[in-house]
Amino acid sequence: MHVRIRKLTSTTKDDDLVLKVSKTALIEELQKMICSKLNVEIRHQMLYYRGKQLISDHRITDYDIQLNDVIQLHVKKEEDLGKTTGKENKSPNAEKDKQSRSEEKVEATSVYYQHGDRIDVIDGDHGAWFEAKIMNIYRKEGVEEVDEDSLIFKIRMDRNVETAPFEVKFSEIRPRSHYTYKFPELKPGMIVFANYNIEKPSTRGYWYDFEINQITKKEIKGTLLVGAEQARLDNCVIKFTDEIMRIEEPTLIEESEDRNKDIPMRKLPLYCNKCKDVPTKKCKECGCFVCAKKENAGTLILCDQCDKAYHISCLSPPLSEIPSEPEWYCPDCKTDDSEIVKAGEKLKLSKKKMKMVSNKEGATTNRDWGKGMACVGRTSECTIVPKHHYGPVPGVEVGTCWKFRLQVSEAGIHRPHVAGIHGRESDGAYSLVLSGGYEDDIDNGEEFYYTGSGGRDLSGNKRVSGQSCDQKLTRMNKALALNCNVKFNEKTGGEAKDWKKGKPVRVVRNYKLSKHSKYAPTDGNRYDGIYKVVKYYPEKGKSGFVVWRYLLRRDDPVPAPWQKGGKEFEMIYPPGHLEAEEISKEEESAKKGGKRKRQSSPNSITKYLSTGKKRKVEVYELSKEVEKHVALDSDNEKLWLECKEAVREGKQKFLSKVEEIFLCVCCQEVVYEPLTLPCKHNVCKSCLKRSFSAQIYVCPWCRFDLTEKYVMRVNDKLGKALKLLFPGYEAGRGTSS
DNA sequence: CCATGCGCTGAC
DNA sequence: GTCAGCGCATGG
Repeated sequence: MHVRIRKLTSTTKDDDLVLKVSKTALIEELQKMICSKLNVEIRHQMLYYRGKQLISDHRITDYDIQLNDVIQLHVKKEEDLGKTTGKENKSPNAEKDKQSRSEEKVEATSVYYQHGDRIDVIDGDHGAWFEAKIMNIYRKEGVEEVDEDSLIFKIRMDRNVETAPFEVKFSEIRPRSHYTYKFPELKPGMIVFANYNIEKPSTRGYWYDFEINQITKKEIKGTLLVGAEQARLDNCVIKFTDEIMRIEEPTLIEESEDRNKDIPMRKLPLYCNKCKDVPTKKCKECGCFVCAKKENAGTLILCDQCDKAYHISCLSPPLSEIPSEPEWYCPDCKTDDSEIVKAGEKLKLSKKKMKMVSNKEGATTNRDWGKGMACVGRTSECTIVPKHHYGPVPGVEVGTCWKFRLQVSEAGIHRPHVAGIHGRESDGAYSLVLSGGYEDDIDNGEEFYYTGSGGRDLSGNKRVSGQSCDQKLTRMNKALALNCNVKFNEKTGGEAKDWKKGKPVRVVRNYKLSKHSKYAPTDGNRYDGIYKVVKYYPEKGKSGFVVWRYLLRRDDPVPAPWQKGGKEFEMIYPPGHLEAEEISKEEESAKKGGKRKRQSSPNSITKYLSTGKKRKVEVYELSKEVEKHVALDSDNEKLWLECKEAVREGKQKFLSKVEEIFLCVCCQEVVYEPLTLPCKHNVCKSCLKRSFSAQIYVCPWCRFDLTEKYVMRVNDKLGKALKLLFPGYEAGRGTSS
């Protein structure tokens, strides 16, 4: 499988480093690869996946990292090395290191700061500044020349008083901002201190440095400067323009007076949405889970598993003091200590993972199976139709081709990973795959004889094998039999009176069938449409054992790929697969000494097309009419470009992309009678009208001001395009005008 | 919970 | 070219 390494400062997937790795590989191996590819030393690498820092002696699979997932790479600067923030992994050794280091510290003085100073400190996790107070100032013993950079400042956070004081450097703190600019004072080019929410720009967030680029009436646009490295996030719109503050530079103690005057705390996102942070209100969400009160915050302890708070006195039995261990778990979570993941530890192994052969003693192979597509899990699931759906899947056309069975499963056409038949013995079969795995199969395209499953010895953890005993008409075999329009008979089988009245089966042909059939695709798996069971019966197969055989006949209005007018679409690969292949091919040829030039355009898909195809390969294309409206919709040019990237992944993927991109933030459906606002966001006309009548005149996405001379004009081009793409688009959505 | 299985790919 | 043998999804 492959994963994507993305630098913290990068925002686009085009800059990702795609690495082919084994699921079972150690993070250390990943770090080595990153080192050789990006020239970042391992000790400078900080890897994060879903907020968890990856630790070198754990494995990819321990973190549940999946195919094509993004791992964030943060490159530590040389001077930051050796610094412990207290939030990193706490190995026993690290703890010891810390102690020994603290023994070497002696008190010191700074010319800029003194004990009790109110300051702002930058937090590595958020890249934002928070209020704090200086507790102590130290220097390392033996350091004679004391310059400010070598000082260690012990500080305590103002908000989370429970957080233990920790140590920072001179460059990570600055005097507390206390001056709020008046709007006319703000000018483009200024660097100021502003509130912004990176994830939801329309709501309140944390405090960052901000470079103003553009000021219009009531709107300030510019670049957010995130973290100590001041990573630039362009085109941010500040919503809270009347709270913009001045950044304070350190001043000499002797030159400043009144340095610790009272400064009100800056506004932050609501900690609790339930009680809106009202301190007097009882709330079990943010107060004590037992008494719901918020008083005596110093005796509230948080469960490290569920994050609920408890007064130590409200626990039963009550605790007399705050527990000394770093982790504490509430009565609800404390059921099994062994199952709890401590900070920095790898994820707990699920019971399923515990059963993995490779986790047991005496694994029989040394082979690294984790690289292949056979063992990766699904990264998405089809929700267009239910799991037990009969008949076609909307959006998946006859002739759609996928490289791997995994993708066929994701598309909802045939869900099992390996099994040939999908069904339930109490219901019927939904789909099957012809893969040439059973010797008794005969394929004539329009009709084929299929063999049931079972009768094989699968010991030794096999998935396939030769026939070694008689098949029974149970499980999937029974399910497929139930599709036949005749009374079920488990002894002799039966033939449909009216075969077309049987339950429909989706049929997929796999390239391996091509050894025996001319109707098979040359590569991958192809959806061939709906078939029905004409008859089923037991028979002695070529192996000499009894197998159940099924005759299926095609009953689909869409012509089959081999018929006149039939189509076979271009092969769909898992996202990032070709990119990863390209890279591993390069590596191989590099190993052999060959000088293969890097082809840096993963979009030129043509080179991957298998040559010598018997049939013409179709590519899913937008209809002329859709193209026309899309081209006319110049206001959404960028968005459509993004949608079009999904076209080569087939109609289904394209439509879900369009759905995602043109979703209305208010009603959570595809925008109807869409308005494209000056800020380029799209909403339904009726949704915006509703907010106007509530006297809210802003874009619901970004709070862009719409009070001045904004006229509601429906974007017809977008509307037409969406109407053509989604047949049921207008159903149940009456016109609002 | 357990049993089943028309994949997939490196090793031979 | 053949084949061992893995995790995963699914149903029972």
